[in-house]
Amino acid sequence: MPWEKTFDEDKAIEAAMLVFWEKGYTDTSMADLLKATGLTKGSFYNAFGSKHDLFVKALLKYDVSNRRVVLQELVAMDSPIESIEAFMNAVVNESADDSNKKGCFLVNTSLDLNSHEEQVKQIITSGFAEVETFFKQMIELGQLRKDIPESIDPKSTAKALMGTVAGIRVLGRGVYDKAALQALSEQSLRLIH
Amino acid sequence: MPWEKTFDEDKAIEAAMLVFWEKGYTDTSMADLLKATGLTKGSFYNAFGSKHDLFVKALLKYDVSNRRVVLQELVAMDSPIESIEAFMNAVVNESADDSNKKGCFLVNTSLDLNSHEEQVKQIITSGFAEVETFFKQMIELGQLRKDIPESIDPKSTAKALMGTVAGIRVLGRGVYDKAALQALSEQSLRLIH
DNA sequence: AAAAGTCTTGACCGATCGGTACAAACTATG
DNA sequence: CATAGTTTGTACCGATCGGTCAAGACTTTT
Repeated sequence: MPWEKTFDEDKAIEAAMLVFWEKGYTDTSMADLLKATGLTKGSFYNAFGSKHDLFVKALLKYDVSNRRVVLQELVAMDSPIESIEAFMNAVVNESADDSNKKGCFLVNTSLDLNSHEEQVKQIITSGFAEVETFFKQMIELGQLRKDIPESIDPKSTAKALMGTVAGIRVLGRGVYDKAALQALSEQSLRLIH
Repeated sequence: MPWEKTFDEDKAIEAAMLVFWEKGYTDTSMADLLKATGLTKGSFYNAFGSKHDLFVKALLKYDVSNRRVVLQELVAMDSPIESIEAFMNAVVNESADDSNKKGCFLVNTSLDLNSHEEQVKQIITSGFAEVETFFKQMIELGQLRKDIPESIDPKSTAKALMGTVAGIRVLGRGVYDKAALQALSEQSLRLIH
């Protein structure tokens, strides 16, 4: 009896994600979202309920389709030290090559946590925690394989790398150029040598 | 013939600074600013012209009275390596001990650069550049005094420390606790040992 | 005390904010 | 082909946004 939607809900979330990512939650207006998704108000609220609900969906989509898939690919590599280096390279390249200077959606939102409720905070913190865990596991694996010195503490070094990633993401949004971000990345990798 | 203002303009800027710092430009409303400064609309616009003009004044005030004075004190210390460590400690403590989790006004704003014009961008970039220069000079001085190994490149290491500071500032806003921030700081200091 | 000039107050402005209501458009089922 | 069930488009909503303006309050000069 019903009537199929004439738009692709997933495409709409994707479009909204890009706007939220670039401009942040507050600076994105309903008009922006309607324009980006191509929807009219009726369809929008019928499908997503509210601006904030869609923001959560967009954040989750980013988390799954960007952060998570990248980590999965890297874990599957053969050398843990190369996994870490590849991750850093990816962050640097993504930061420097994006003409919109969007940075990382999670990092951007983490500076805005007060504007959101518990669900958003949890997406952010668990996303960060998983990156940190990735670093820690790669370091431990590297130590088993004698690629990384035993003298290094996996836990706190993982935190340091995580901090560097956040730093790259922030400074990459307009302050540092690619060479500077690369220097930053290379220096941080000295911590695991 | 005139009539002295009944309020302290500098106190008003200070009050506005705290609100902008905590909530960011867009999320701070005129109502917030009037409440914080105690002014009414007429006085506000008579004194400051616009919300954005006051934001610039607030950002400058932060830059001068927070970042700049801290650096000046640290440069005056006797040991360059201790200066760097003291700076890192200050950042960690400030981040962890602030119950409002405001972070650093410059770092927060740097993620929001698209919302502002050239003047704001320049305050941010030159503020960051001066911190980086501080690190570089301290490293060079430390090398002269044989406190820091010659093998370290002052320029890129300074960038790495700057990146760590940005990372601490971001993760300190709700994601990492004090112990984690300290770990992050300590690890980054391994770069100059 | 009158005049001149600045500051303060509060009413008011159009624009935009996110969100709602509802009728028209439409498709699948009986 | 009727009808039940959804989606869509649009008019509309109160609230809030940043900002203006004119009249009154006040202090200083003459």
